[in-house]
Formats: sequence, C-alpha cells, structure tokens
Amino acid sequence: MAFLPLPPEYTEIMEPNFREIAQKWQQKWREQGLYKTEVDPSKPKYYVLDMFPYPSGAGLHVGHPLGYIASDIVSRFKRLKGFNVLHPMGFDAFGLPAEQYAIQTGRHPADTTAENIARYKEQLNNIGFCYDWDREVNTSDPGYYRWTQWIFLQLFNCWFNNNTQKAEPIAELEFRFASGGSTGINGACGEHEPFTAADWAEMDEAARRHILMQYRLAYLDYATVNWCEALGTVLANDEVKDGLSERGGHPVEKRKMRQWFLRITAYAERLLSDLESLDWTDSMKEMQRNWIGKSEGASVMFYLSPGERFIEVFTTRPDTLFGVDFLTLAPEHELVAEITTDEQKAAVEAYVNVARNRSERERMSEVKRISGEFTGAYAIHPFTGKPIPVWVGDYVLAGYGTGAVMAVPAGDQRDWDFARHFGIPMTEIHEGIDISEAADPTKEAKLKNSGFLNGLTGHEAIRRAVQEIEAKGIGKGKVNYRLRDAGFSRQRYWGEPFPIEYRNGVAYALDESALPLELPVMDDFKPTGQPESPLAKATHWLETPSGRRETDTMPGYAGSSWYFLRYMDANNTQRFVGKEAEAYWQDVDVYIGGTEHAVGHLLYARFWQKFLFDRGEVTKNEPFRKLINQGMILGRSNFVYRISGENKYISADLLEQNPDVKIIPLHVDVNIVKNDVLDTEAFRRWRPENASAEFVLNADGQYVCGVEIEKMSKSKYNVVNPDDIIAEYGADTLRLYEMFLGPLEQSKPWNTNGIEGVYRFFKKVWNLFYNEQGGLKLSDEPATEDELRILHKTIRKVEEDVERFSFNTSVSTFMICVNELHDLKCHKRSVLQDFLIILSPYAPHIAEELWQASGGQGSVVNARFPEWKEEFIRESKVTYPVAFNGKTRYQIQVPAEMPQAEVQALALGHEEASKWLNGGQPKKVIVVPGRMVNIVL
RNA sequence: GCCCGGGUGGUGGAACUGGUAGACACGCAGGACUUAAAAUCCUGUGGCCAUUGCGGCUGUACGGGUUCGAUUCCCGUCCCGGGUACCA
Repeated sequence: MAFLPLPPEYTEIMEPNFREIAQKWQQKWREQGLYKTEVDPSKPKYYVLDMFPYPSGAGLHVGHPLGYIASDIVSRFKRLKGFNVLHPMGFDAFGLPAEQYAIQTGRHPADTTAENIARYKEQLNNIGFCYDWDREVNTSDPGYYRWTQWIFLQLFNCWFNNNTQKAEPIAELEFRFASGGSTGINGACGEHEPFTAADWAEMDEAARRHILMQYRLAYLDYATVNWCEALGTVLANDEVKDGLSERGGHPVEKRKMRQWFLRITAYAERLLSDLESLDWTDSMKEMQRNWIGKSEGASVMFYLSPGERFIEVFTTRPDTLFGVDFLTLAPEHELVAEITTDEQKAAVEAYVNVARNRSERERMSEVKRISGEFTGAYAIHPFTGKPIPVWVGDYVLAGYGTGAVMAVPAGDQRDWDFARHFGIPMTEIHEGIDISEAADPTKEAKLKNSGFLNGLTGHEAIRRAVQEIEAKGIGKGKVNYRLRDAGFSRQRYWGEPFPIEYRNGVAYALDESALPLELPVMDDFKPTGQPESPLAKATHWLETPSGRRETDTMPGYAGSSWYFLRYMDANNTQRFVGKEAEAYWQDVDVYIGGTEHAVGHLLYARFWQKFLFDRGEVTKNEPFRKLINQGMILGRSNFVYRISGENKYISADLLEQNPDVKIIPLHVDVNIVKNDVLDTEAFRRWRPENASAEFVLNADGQYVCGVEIEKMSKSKYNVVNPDDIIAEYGADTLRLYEMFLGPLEQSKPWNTNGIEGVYRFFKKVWNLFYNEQGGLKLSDEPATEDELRILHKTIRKVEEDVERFSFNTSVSTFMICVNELHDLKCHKRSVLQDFLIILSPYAPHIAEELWQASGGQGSVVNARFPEWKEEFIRESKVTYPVAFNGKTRYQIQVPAEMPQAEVQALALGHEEASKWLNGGQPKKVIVVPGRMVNIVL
C-alpha cells in the first residue's frame, strides 16, 4: 500500500519537544564521558567553582540553581575558548539537620544523607550541568574527612611565629625552648609565665605539653557552651532563642567546657591585608574587614596605688588622654570584686549579678539604657596624678580589648552619656568645642588642658601621646582585633572525629598512619544527658589501649574549608591533593555563591589556604581569586481571602470595594496559580476541606490572588521545584529564563510570568532550521553582509557579557539576533552554526540537537568559539542625531568616514535646521565622531 | 547609629568610559488566521497636549550644582535592601 501525501491542511505541525531533547543529550554526554577533566599542561587552566550545597531533605528549589547556571555558562564558555576547565560539584554532608532528623526518625544520618545526595544529583543533572562527577566530594566520606583530620593534625603540630609571620613546626619551637627558654620567642599564643632553658628541662611531659598547647594553631581552651538540662544536650547558638531552647523552650545555661579552637587570630593581619589583591566586591571585602576589626591605638596602665595594682585599658584615642574623667570596667572584669570599697560592695555586687544573668541578647536589646555603679575606688592619672573614679558599666564588654576603658566624655558619646547620667564632671579638652550637649568624636579640634599635647589636633596628637606613654613605661602602641579564635568543637555525632586521644587528661595527636579515624557506627545518637558529645556512648570505640578518644566532633565548616583543593585531585589516596594536580589548577578563578558565607566559610577557607601555603603544601596564598555573589531568589507567595466564618473566598481585586467583609488571608500553593489567577478547580482538590469552597469572582469571572514577596519555604507554599519547570518547558528554558530574570547579583522574586517569552525564543530558533513539516531548510549559500554583521555583533556582545558576568543582557542579545535573522529569512548553515556555538553555554541541549541536525562536527560542547571580525561589524553609514541645546531634533545619515567638518556642515544644511536656528547663528557646534551632533544656540 | 548597595514605564529590566532614555521580554489593546479556542503572525503601547497639520511639552525618587550635553559626575534630602553594632 502506497502512502498518499496528506493534503497540506492536515499536515501535522512539528513542535519540538525540548524536554525529550534535553534527556537525550544528557544521556549521550554521560555515555561519552564528555565532561571528564584531566590535567593538561598544553592548555591554560580555568577553575570555576560553586559553593557546594548541604543536601537537605527538601531538595532543590528554583533559587538554588541560579548561581550554578551562571557558573555552568562560564565553564562552557571558557571551554569553547580553549581553556582546560575544572568545574566540579560535591556535597557538604556533615551537619546538624541530618542528626536531628536521625534522632526523630531513628534513621542513620549516613543513609538519609546518601538519599538526599542522590536526589540532589538527579535534580542537578536534569538541568544539564557540565560537572565532572568523577571528582565529586562528600565531606562525610572517610576518604575525604581523613584529609580534614590530616589538616587538623598539621594545625595541631604548628605554631605561628610573629617574627616571620608564618606557621612553623611545633618541633622547632620545642627545640628552641630547650636551648633558650621562652625569651626571644614571639609567637601567637595564650598566656604563660616566661621560663628559661633550665626551667624547661625541669618540666615534666604534662607541663611542657601545657606550654606547647598555648602555641598550637589548633589548641584546647575553656569556653562557654549552651547547656540545656531539660534536653540533656549542648545547643548551637542558633538553637537558642532568647535564653530558651528553640525546641521545647527550656532554660539554657552557660557552662565552661574544654574545647578545641583554631588560632585564626594569628592570621588576622594577613587575612586583612591580602584582601587588597582579591577581585571581590567592595561590600564583601568590607564585611571581612569589619569582622577582623583592626583598630590601632594604645594600651595604658592606670595604677590604683603607685607601683602596685593597675587597670589596663585599650584606647584608639590616646590623644584624649587628658580628658579622662573616669574608668569603666566590664562587670566581668577580674578586678571588680577586689577594688570595690566596703560602702559600695552591696550595690556593685547587685549590679554585677544582674548584668551577669542577662543574656547577651538582652544586653544588646537594651543598648540605649544607661546603667552602672561606682566602685568607690580611684586610679591615678598617669600624667596629671589626678584621682580618677572607677566605675562598672555593662556598656563595656569583657571580651573586647582589656575589658576596661578610659572614659573621655569630651571625645566619646557613650562616655558622655554615662557621665551625664551619673553626674560625673566632664573635662573640656578641645579648643572652641562646646560639650554641654554632646561629645566631639572628631580629631579635628586643637587640644587644650592637655599638657604636652596642647595646641596639637587630635590627628597630630596620637603619635605624640603614644611616644610619651611608651617613654614613661605605662603602656605601648597596640593593634587590637575584633576577630576571635574560632571554636572548633561540637558536642555532636554527625561530624568529623578528632584524631586525638587523652592520656592523663593530656591531648595527644594520633599518628597520620591511623587516619582516617572513622566515626563509629551507632544507632543511638540521642543526647548523653551530660554536656558531652554522643560519641561518649560509643564505648567500644571510646577507650583504646593507649588512651581515651576525644568525643567532640568538628564543626560544619571543617570540611568546607578546603574542599576546593580536593576537587583538583579528588581520588588521591596518598595526599589531600597531589602535588602535580595542585601545581596545575592552583586556585579558583571564579567562585560563585551567596553572601551569607561572607565572614564564615570564606574567612576560614582563606585561613586554611594560608596555613597550607606556609607549610609548602599549596602554591597560592589565596584560594579564590574572583568572587561573584548571586542574589537570592525569593518566593512570590499567593494568597486567597476566606470570608470569616464561611467557606467562601473573595477575589483580591474585590477587597477594596468591600472594606466591611472580614477576611482571613491564607497562603495558597503557587503551583495552582497562574499569573495570579487561581485555578479554582485545583484549589478544591488541593485540600479536603476546600472541596466545598465557594468563590466570589471578579467581573472577568476570575479569582485573583494576593501577592507577597517572602523567602521560599514549604510553609508558605511558594516553593517551585525546577523539575516542574523542566517538565513543562525543558531544561534550556529554565536555564535561559533564570539568567533573563535580571542581574545575577540582584535578589529577586521568582515568578514565571515571563517564561513564555524565553520558550517562544527557542521555538523561533528552531524555526530558523526547520520548516513546519519538520524538514530542514538550511542553505549553503554564502552569508550576506547584513547577516554577517548581525552574527558578528552578537558574538562580540555575548563574549563581552560573559566576561563581565552580565548574563541577562546576553540573553536579550540572542533574542535580538534571532529576531533579525528571522526578519532576513536567514537559513544559512554557516551563520546558524556559529550562532549555535555561542548559544550552547546557555542552552546546551537545544544547541547540540540543532548542531547535530545541521551536520556539525563532533559535539558542540567541544567546538571553538567563533571570533568576531571588525570588518563585518563596521557600518558604512552612521546615523547622527542632531540636537539643538541638547534636545534631539532630527537625524542625518552620513558615510562612516566623513570628517567632522563635513558632518557639521551637513547637520546645519538639513532642511529642518532653519526652523530650529530661528534665523540666528549657532554659538558653537559639537561633533562627537560616530556619536552625535549638538548645536548650541 | 555606622558601613556597603540601590531607587528608570503597568511588570522584570537595558542604556559598559557623560552623547537619541525605556533595548529585550512580560502584560495590555487592536488586527489577521480559525466555526470557535489555543498556538502563531502583524500593529500599537512612559505621561500630558494635539491628533483636521504624523508635531509639541514633559519625564530616570526629590532639591540644587558642574557641563555644549547628566539615568550616569558632585553636594544635600527622602525612601528601600544588605551587613554590623555599646568594639573603647
């Protein structure tokens, strides 16, 4: 039987199925191992990194891939440009949520984490990212955390030499102690008494180890934890709300516990000064600067009685030394109890007790309330000899500086407020400044009543004051940092165990050959009821022939502080990263992620990199050369309005006309709302109680929903799963649409209102290749001048846009290009294939499909990015807008090469010129070559 | 309070070193095709005034300034977002 051709009106129109196309190519690429990356010295390297996700049970929503899509585009673009691109992905898999889920359900965190990772990978793969999955890292995998433990051991076995500004082996320090004692050693360390070589020789093992612990970059010290008796567990700071546990609302108390710390403060100066060299946003650098909080000033001793006890203060304003009217101690200051006079004892004790019991949060929320108490004691002013009253006040923080301040009401507003409140007399020290209403914190005014500083401005006086203070031996110039050493212990199960064991209470490092020290398999991670880690219950693991293991685990940021190095050589079993691989990949060229890690992860990772650099383990001093912060995708919540007391819902646009109707706004699932119009049938099906819902519809017969922009969360029913978008429109539409939403760095609400436009764009691309019957309509005729100009302008623009991470504008460039090719009815193979190459980083699946269909060589993923040529872009004619006094009036078209004078003549010779000249002569004519003409009257 | 961003049509946004403000897209309106709808295509779309002259005025939060020319640079004010906070 022969097939008769169908009459044209019955011919089926070929609609491309973008979803199937994506699936097809994802599978083929996987089979071909297209994204496998190897060290290749013949090519320049390029390392594109995403902040790896924590695999939560909720899966990805459309906000997560925003940065991943951008980094994928950069990766593919650089690859087309001939770079050897490293673009890995992995999972930050240790952490609290998995452990809490485990406690609730009894399922082991390792199992739930594995499931979540599988889900994440599937979702990521659906979007078509070009990750080399052979390099996947999982921080909870012993093959990975073995090296996290190894780095910890290096930190434990090193100290920071302030003289060389480098980390050095602790063994060398031991040697120097043995030969010369502690004199001449300038290390970042805790406090200890000075000792001689002879003292050192006398010390026993424990005493020596105690001294060394003061120097180690990973060290033990005491710190307070949030202990909740009712829950029988230690809580993280974010599990405590207003002094009560978030779960259950039980009281939380502070307890001192011995814990691990990392001596990040040793690196404060380097972390600060090296920010200069980084290509990060100013706000990001500023956040790190503020966090490090360097302030320069002086420490000054105020003696309570000559030559005896003194109070040490830190000040950034030594120039105001003669304006000191009182000292204020933090309530926790160790001298408070000692110096308080008998008459003041009761009042001060009461005050200190109140202050101590108030949580930090309370103290912060009552910032404006002034409180304090006089101790009855006086200190002696080091230069004037005047008695200075000593107060306690909770506006002074025990944890910053020395926990004591010299109060200068004339120069500091808080001191001024305090003095005014308690009626303490104020000394004027600034010429021509009235301090009856406020302090003068500037350093502009000349000083008076200030002894040797008189006549100098504050700026000039600082150096002089420090000189005098040092000459008198009552203090010295000092740099203070706000940065604190990082607490590195968690009383949790689901984290890296420490490669440490205790003998007689002294910590000893495990030998490297004992790594990894695996987390014991346990089925009960419930709290122990004691302030210690659940690991204490792993009795078979806890005690070893040589000692007792550390039961704390490392915090979440341990694994994420070096994962970018592991990707370079993820399967190396001999080293944390192979020397050769590290020397080739070196550092991250572009790192894309959110701003929420500004002072956490990004600071720790820089610290670890610098430490490893000092030890000669890595090549670079900084890990992330360029940092791009993608904005957050917010949820766009929809609301329905139930009339109070009824199962009836009123359309949002009718609310204004019915102000009397009592309504209850309720979140409604955004997935049953399109363009803010509710699918009422779907709403009835959404929940059983809605089955009988009635609606008050608007004039168009629609139910319009209310809108609010909020964070995406399950409880607000505004979560959109990328899988759903992909199912409807395909992966490429999702990718392009997310980029089209706006600048990458900007936060914006997710809504699908414009997604149709992107979808239409792809259909238009398709129609350049295929006719309605599904036949290719490509031609091999040479491209015309117009076609080449459009193509090459597009190539140039897209290239520039990717280089400056302006993805939204390149999407519109693609659209313009396709619209113009469409208008020209361009079906030239040569033009369209080049177009596909530049489109492919954004829409790899459709590009590949059309590339193959049009006879492209190999995969479009491996093509070469076309070079734009000036000669094709150059226009032979230029349109000049002609403006009079800055207002554009008409246009003239002239040959591109025309000299300025001729352009001017032509502009003035235009038929409309006389109308605007109004018979007068122009005062001045400005011709900007190739741009515009402005005639000044 | 302080430190960073930012404020452009009904909406998302564009204008890169000052040079035709509103690209591109959504939405909306009108039209074509269709029995109809969807899809697709075409036209229009900042505001005001003229639209029987296809033109004029105005306009980038507000008020000033520099400039031949300002969304862009400078000063002041207001508002929004982020960070941070008795940091001495």
